[in-house]
Amino acid sequence: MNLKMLAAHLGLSQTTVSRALNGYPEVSEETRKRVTEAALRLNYAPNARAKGLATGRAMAIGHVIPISTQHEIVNPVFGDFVAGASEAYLKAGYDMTLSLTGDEDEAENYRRLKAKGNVDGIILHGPKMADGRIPFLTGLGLPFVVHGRASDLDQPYCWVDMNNTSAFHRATAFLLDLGHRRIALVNGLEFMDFAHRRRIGYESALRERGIAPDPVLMRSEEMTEPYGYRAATELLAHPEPPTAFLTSSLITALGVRRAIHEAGKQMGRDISIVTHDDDLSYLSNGRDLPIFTATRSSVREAGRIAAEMLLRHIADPGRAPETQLLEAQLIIGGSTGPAPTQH
Amino acid sequence: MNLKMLAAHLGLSQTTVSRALNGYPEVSEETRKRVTEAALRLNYAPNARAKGLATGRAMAIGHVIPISTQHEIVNPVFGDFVAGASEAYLKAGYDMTLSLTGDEDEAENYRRLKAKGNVDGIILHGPKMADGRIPFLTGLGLPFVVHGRASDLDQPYCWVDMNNTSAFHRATAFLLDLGHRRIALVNGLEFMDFAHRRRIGYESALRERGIAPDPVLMRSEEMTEPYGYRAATELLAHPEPPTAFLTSSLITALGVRRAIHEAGKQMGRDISIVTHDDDLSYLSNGRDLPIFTATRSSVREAGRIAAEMLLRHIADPGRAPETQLLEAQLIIGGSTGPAPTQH
DNA sequence: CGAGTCGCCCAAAGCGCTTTGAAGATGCCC
DNA sequence: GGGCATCTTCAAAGCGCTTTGGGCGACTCG
Repeated sequence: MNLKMLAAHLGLSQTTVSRALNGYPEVSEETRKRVTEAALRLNYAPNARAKGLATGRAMAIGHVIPISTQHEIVNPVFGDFVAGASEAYLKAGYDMTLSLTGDEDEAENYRRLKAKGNVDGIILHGPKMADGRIPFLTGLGLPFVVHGRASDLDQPYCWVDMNNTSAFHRATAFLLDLGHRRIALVNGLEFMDFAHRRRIGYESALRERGIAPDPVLMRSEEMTEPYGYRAATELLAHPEPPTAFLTSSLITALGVRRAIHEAGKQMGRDISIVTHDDDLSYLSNGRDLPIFTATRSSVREAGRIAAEMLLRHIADPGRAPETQLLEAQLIIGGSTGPAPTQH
Repeated sequence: MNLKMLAAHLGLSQTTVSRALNGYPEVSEETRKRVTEAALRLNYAPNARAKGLATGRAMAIGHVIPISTQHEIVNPVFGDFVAGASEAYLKAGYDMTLSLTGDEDEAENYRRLKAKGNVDGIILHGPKMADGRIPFLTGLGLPFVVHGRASDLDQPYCWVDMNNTSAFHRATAFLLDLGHRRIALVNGLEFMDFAHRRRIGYESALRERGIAPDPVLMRSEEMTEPYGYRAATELLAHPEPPTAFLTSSLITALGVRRAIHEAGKQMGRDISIVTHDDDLSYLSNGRDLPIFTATRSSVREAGRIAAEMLLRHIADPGRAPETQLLEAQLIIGGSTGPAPTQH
């Protein structure tokens, strides 16, 4: 069933049918009704490719997901982000296309994406500190929004980010207030922008209280459970072990918790943990009684906001770059307590 | 830069340029070379929409992800599955488009997907026991592959599935061999096909040893950490508590472990756990020294296999439905041990 | 009552590609 | 040298839609 057939069926021209379906005013309400009803009945839906060709708009957004080539790890955050974004796309009638790429032939990838013309804009995930993709995309003239930022870049561009620095600053200050002085940072890979910013927040909070950050207490790796376990096990075996851990993800925090248990300590009494919590749907930290004290920021909401921002910029290409900084909530759970008094 | 411009630039017709680029034999090697080089230099890439219109193939696969409407949970398995599938798509030059949908207007959704014509085939996720989508899609005539199966359906269709029944049968038998008699099943939602099959495997293993499955020991919910914690806490407080847990996901197992610790028991000595492990990249159970004894099956590989199967069926639509059953490995980790002797 | 206005509808061009049917150029044979 | 096959290239139609530039009645107004 296509436009031509539908028009023939109704005894109307393609023009009229097309206009009726797309809400143009040049068609009487009566015919519009007749047309829409027939379309529904014969379940006609316009061919997206043909429509795209004719209008020049693809009605689709591309998400480019980097797969860290070393470890081939898919960011667990991604499912929820995409779920949030798709709420916005659904409302606006946009589709979503995915490209998982390693970081090899980046530039060529994006150029192709544009030339092929099946997306009107893209969302960039996992920016590094000086991410070359951003200037490249700016030059390409394809609207884009970054989930995260790139610290080392000056030029303006659209982004949606969580305030990583302030979140980790507050988390660190919170632990300091509880009397902790040896606070370990079990961070993500620090060439990733978010992880870098988290360290900045952590260090600045320490310095404000006159504590020099101790390199021994700082780890940086891909955020897995075994990493948290390993890091915590090693740190707890140190002659001057930390009394608190600050971790970059709930998953890593679970590893740290395991190490604490195994060391015969109790979480929240002997050793405290504060983690960042992306509020993933399947990895809940508990709504009313959170397991971990955490800086919480919904990545799903970030997805929705980023998608809406991108759609705005596609609709109005002249628009000035827009940015949005989301603040994380500090949520008190059972994993923190006053630093044990040394005796 | 489009075909017309490129052809003009080269002083050739569009026909010749198109043929040169698509490897048709009617063009001399010399011109082909001239054309491909110019295309590369001017970074020309054919417009995918126009190409699709002309060829009738979209060169894209749709993934339809159900979002469980009650809890709005995105299946954590999904990122890895998609990563595996995209390996296959990348090789074959296919794109991937995503639709996240609730389960409301399913049929309409699929019909639209086909009418819009921007996918050549689809992959179905999360089948229920009697999944109406499968007969519907068969009727639609759009090639599809199901990740999982629908027990209550007889008709033939393409699927890739893990052998859930045999995996949970083996896991249960393994615990029985260790002397456990009270084995709890902390399962996923049992209207989902995979969870149903897992229970079948669990129950049959018990019956084979003359043990009647005890409804008290069986739970079925969305597989989150807090669910595992809650279920285990309650079960451990029972007058006749289980000595072993069988859980449907690593995440749930983490919750169970937390409950065990909190009850002052030791995992692997007082209480055993066997879990299913989808081998997610970010949630590793440990390669060499697995934390949990687990039935392991890589969901990423399942994604690759499903994608390859779908591509075969798109290339050759007459092909008979194909199925593939993957066997999980039983991997021994530190979470299991002989049942504590009652005294 | 004729000119102008408005409401409704249509034919046809064009989006960028593939593909069919045909034509010009070249080389071979008799 | 004419006929024929072979190689290489081309013009044009068509994929399914939108959109431009009218056209045709019916209605209003002076």
